[in-house]
Amino acid sequence: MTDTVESGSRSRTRRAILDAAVVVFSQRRTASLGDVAAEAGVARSTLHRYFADRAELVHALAADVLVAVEKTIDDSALDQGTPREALHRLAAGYFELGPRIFFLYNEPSFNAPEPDERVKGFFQKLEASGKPIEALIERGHREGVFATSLSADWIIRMFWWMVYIGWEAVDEGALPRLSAPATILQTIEHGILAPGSSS
Amino acid sequence: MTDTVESGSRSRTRRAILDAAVVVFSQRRTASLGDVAAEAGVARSTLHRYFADRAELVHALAADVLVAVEKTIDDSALDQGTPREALHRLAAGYFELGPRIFFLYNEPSFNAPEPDERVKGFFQKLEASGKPIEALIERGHREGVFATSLSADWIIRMFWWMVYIGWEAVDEGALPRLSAPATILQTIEHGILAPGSSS
DNA sequence: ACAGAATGGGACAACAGTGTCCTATTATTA
DNA sequence: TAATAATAGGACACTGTTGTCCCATTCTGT
Repeated sequence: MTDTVESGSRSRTRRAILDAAVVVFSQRRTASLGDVAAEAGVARSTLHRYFADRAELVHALAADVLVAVEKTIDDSALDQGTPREALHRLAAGYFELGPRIFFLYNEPSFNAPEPDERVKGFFQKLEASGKPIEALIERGHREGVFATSLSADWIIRMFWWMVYIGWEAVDEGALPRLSAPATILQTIEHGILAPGSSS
Repeated sequence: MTDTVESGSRSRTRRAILDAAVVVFSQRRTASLGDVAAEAGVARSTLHRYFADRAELVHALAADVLVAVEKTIDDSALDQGTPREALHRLAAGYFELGPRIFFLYNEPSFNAPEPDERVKGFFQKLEASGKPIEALIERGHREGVFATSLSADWIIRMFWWMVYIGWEAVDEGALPRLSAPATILQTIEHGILAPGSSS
């Protein structure tokens, strides 16, 4: 990070491009850089002035995601309160990030069979940042709150996806935004069976 | 369907291409037709002899999916037994279809903002074929088996995704294939909380 | 008002993917 | 074996995207 202080307009333009990229890419993963520039209200040449090539833009987006996720995890204070309370905070935080996170699921270079070096590094950092979540699940396991028949890996995996599904449903208008968190958490915690239903 | 009986080799080549397409597209959604042809062990020109353009190939894949899904739903006899039993049969059937279904989630033209006419038609048919599932959920609601706080739409949505997530986990080696169905169904039905855990 | 920074708007070559077409070979079937 | 079907392999033009470059214009801070 040798960059000194950026001019106001430069950092604003940079942000506009990044935000536009999230919007465009989460709608259509194969969108061209021209589409991104148009969404940002910027000439394509300007975009290239900030991000030399497509990979660099995507990397910048990923880096953004990483800090957002880390902040969310940190703000969730997963080691405090009951595991369920902690999980609720985490879900709310993730949900609020919305497309900022979920565009990753749609970015081709992140699902490639043999990923780029930087992509690999990103996933390593992402996984590392998820340590507190693992700890939370294990705590829940020890305290008998989470089903021990479900591995921590599986629980984390399904948790991520459920938040994603909820967000997608809201995005499609199939689920009211305000009821989404409750729906998501009920599903994650209790599944779809009615409370009194004989197991 | 004016085609008379296809020669043996023709129908075999056709199948090889379709199967290869599923493999290749589910790995890398943006794969080229050349990749598909290579995977099928066929010249690209031959592929074009069977499917004039990319859209036609994708459409053929989708049609394949449709009959497979319809057959699975039909074989599941969703109106028989308890709702939970029916749901278990359905999950097993879906899971067995594996990538045959899930490649759809990765096909760009199926997630486009304003879909093609044929794609729209496909989704309509797919939704129509899902009527028995809706009926099943509603039956479960009436009988007090499924939580009425969760809409049928949401339950169906999350059900699909959960099967997908389970399949993906197996594909990545994160979940043993044999324990996948049980894990999926436990998660769908009861969520992640331990049975005795105070609600 | 002035100098430097930032941008718009294009031109350009390079490239990958697509769809079409043709010819030489190989399989298949009668 | 002869006739027909099917394929391989390549050439080809066309398209959309990409990354680079350049110049004129606009914006910004002093």
